[in-house]
This record gives sequence, structure tokens and C-alpha cells, in this order.
Amino acid sequence: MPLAAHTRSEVLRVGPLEILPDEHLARAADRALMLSIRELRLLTELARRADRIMAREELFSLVWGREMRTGDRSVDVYVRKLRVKLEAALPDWSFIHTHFGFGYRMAAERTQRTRHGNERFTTG
Amino acid sequence: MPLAAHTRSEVLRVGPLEILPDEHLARAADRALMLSIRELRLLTELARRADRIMAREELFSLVWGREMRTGDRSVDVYVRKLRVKLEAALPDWSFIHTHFGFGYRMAAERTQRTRHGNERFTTG
DNA sequence: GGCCGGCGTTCACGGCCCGTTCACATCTCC
DNA sequence: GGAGATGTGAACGGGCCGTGAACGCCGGCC
Repeated sequence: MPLAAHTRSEVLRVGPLEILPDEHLARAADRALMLSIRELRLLTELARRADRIMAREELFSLVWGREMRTGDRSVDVYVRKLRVKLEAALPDWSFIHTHFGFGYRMAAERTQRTRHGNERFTTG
Repeated sequence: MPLAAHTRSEVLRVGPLEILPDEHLARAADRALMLSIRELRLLTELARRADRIMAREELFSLVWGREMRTGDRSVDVYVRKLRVKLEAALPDWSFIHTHFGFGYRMAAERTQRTRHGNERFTTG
């Protein structure tokens, strides 16, 4: 496999989620998700670094291609949009996890509602 | 199955839709669709790459056999014509899905009307 | 030839999607 | 409780796309 593996037909898998950046397409359970360009790019960059906490600034510069202004909420807004669509497609899963004060982390986790209703264990 | 499968008696199936390019024929529920040459060619090229997003430029060059001029809306107009005829033949299905800023994607999906009338996440 | 209808192309209008930003609500941590 | 971070809904403007229709071309028919 070449170094620049994502130059051609890259396929990202995060749990039941499948992302094909070169096809501008993301699939969940064999259904295509209807994502806008920004949404797909953000999802792609998150998925490329799954299980890692990504700072807002890092995400922004990867997706928007420029430095993030302090106070810019674009990342938050698009995380929200992705969460809504992912929740609709895969109600039993959660993918984008907030790390207070740092940023977000992509990881497929079942939304097992325990009697404590507590799913946190990841800390920063 | 031979590599150049569509050189002879190619049969494309997309959900309940059946396309026989060599016979200049498309069938839905055992009924032949009345399609013009252009319509059939566009439908064929879309069906050959089902589940993949095809850029307008790519579609145009495949169907029209020349480069697309910027701003040319021919693909859109013919997508519309196909949608009308497919909708008439198979009201419960949708086949040609718009991907904003890129082009179109062929995939058979049921048009499940929720109580909110919102089909966005089903790609429909 | 003249009429007619289907087809392909092009245009224009309008609706809606998308990206951006703001305002307010809610949450986290101390 | 309080300050700051994050969640969430919505407004707004630009531009992409849906849509109807006009126009010319061509072949069929009388």
C-alpha cells in the first residue's frame, strides 16, 4: 500500500459507518447519508483520526483550509449537524464525543442506556 | 461474467427497474418505459454506476460524447424528465438522488413518507 | 407541400439548500 | 453559584437546482 493511501479510493470505517471521501459519499447500513460538502469533509477528517481527540483549531484548519478565528463556532455547528444525521441513520450508535475544553473525538459506541444513564469514561 | 459485460445483451437492474441498453428498452414492473434515446442513455449510464455519485461533467461526456460547457443545464433537464417518468411508473420509489454541488446518484430507495414528510436522512 | 407531434436544446424564474453567523439555552468544572 | 464552554435553533444571503416553457429541427402522415 502506498504512503499516500487516501489519494485513491480511500475507505474509512468507524463501526457501522463507511466513508468514501473520493466518492463524496458516506454510508450507514448500506444507505447513503445525505451530507453537504462541509459535513462530509468534517466527518472524513474526524474518521481519519478516529479514537483521537482533535482540537477545534486542528479540525477547522483541516476542513476549512485556513486558521480558525477565536470564538468561531463553525465546528460546533457542523458537529451538531452530523450528530443529527448520524442519529437518524443509526439511532443505537453515537460517534462524535465532546471533550470539554479540547475538542471532539470520533468513535463508534453503542448508546447503551444503563440504569445510571452514564456513558462517560473517556476523560481528556 | 466477462469483463466487457455490456458489449452484448447487457442487463442492468436497480431495484424494481430493469434496463436493457442493447434493446433500447427499460422496464418497470413488466411495463416498458417510453424513453427517448437521450433519456435511455442517461438512465443507462447512471445505472451502470449505481450507488456512486456522478458529476454532471462525467455524465454529460458519457451521454453526449463531448465536453460539457460550464453552465449547461442539459443533465438537469434530462434528470427531471427521467424522474417524471420513473415516478409515474413506480410511485413508491425514487431513483435519482441529487448531491448538491456535485451531481447525481442512482439508487433504488422507497419513498417512505414519515409523518413529518421528511425524507432527508433516508436519501430519498 | 402543409400540418403535426416528438425530441433536443436553451432560457428564465423561483424555490430551496448550504454555509455562515448570531442569540440564547444548557452544561461543565471550580 | 458563577464563568466559560458547548448545545441548539434560527435568520440571512448567495448560489445551486427544480421546473415550466419557448424554440427550432426532423420525420410521419394526410
